[in-house]
Amino acid sequence: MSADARRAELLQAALRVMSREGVAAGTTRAIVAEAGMPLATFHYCFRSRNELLRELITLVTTMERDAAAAAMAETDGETGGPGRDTGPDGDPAPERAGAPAHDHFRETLRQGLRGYIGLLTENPGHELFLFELNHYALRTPELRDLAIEQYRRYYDTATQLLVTAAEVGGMRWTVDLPVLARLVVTLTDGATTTWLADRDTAATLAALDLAADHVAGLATPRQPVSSGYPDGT
Amino acid sequence: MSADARRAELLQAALRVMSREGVAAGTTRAIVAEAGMPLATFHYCFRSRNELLRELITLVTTMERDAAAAAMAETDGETGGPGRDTGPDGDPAPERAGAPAHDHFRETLRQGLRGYIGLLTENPGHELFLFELNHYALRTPELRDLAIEQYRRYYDTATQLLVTAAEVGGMRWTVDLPVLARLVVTLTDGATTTWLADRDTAATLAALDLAADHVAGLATPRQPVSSGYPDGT
DNA sequence: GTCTATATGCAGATAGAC
DNA sequence: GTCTATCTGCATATAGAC
Repeated sequence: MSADARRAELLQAALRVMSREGVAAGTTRAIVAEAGMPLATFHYCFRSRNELLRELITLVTTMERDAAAAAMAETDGETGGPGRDTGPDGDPAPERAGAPAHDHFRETLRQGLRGYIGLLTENPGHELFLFELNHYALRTPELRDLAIEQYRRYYDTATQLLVTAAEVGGMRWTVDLPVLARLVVTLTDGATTTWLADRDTAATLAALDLAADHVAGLATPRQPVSSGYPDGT
Repeated sequence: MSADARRAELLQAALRVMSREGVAAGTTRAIVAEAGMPLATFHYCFRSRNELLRELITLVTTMERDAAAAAMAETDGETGGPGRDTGPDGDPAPERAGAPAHDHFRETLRQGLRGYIGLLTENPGHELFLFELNHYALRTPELRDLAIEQYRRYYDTATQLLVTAAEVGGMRWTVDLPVLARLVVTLTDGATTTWLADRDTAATLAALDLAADHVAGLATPRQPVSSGYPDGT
């Protein structure tokens, strides 16, 4: 087996064991045991444990970005079609019914956030691991740059999701996009830390639905309905 | 020196060293060194390191609650007075000027969140420590109950802050209070994790201001302005 | 009671046999 | 190249001298 292949194996093993038992439990011994390799192999492939952690942060942030891209591609396909976002629960009766386009847009944002919470509840250890990893990196001078980079990618991902959501929904954001992207990351981060503590999915979704309604209100139809073009006025 | 006094000293020492260098660096040796005590003293006062961590979680969550209560008392005193929340920055010209009471209420909420960010920027290690502690507790079966309790107290604190803010501002919340309290905790938690990573205070405040405007819009004057009492109609 | 000295175990990292 | 065996240091916890 090539050295590169074993590096990848060790990274996957580290990801598994640290998601399952925490970053602190991801010792070099635990990682090689998970990968079924002898201990000495570790230091063939990585100069140190921190070097593996550097690669691991890069790996997981890339994975997150790809997952978001995949989710986006899926959302694209649902436009105009029968869709699959007709959940049994939800709040089908909004207190003040706005334009249909706006309602649909709001629902899209809700579903996006709900989709993320679905990932979280499916694999809580993974999201907890991402926080542990980030916080460890923040405390470790030689890893600090990657902790910052990790969040820069989160903002990029949120920005792309927002842009795509607006395009697909025929909307235009009325607030500064970087600020909005940061708000979205703030909301998902906060929803994650709170859910991880009490595992109250219903409460988490209720709070996020409220936030999604707010965010939806920060967009306006790209082609305003009543103050428009030649035919209108 | 009494045993209780030394327990308290050790807890304070643990708080200092773990805020400064992280939970993982808060070994029994580091704690007693910080407190200027011999190592063996530790196990006079605590059965184990995890027992100290149990007490520590209780201590810090109580401190947070007290800090919030103090902040609330301060806000009470500012009502109608000259106040001190006339910052040099801020956004004095809202795009759509609502009722004066509503504008003032919105400003109160903004200032509340800005106050929290002030605490965060003054002592970043402390807030990072709170996350590390919670996540360690989540990974440790014998501490898990306290991780849950920690967030229960956060919700209680947020609820009381919201109730007080509404009372002082003469407003009434139009949404479910537990949901709103959870949203506030979500926002502060998310603002904290993002700020800790990139230390971008301006971006954090911009995102929170946006959120504060939203939350302010979820309250209505307790005594509606135009459908009122004897003198009105 | 108080602290020195130590028991026991596991961490990251390597030396050296094959 | 590959893996066994080991080096070195620090962790929690405790025994036992004073």
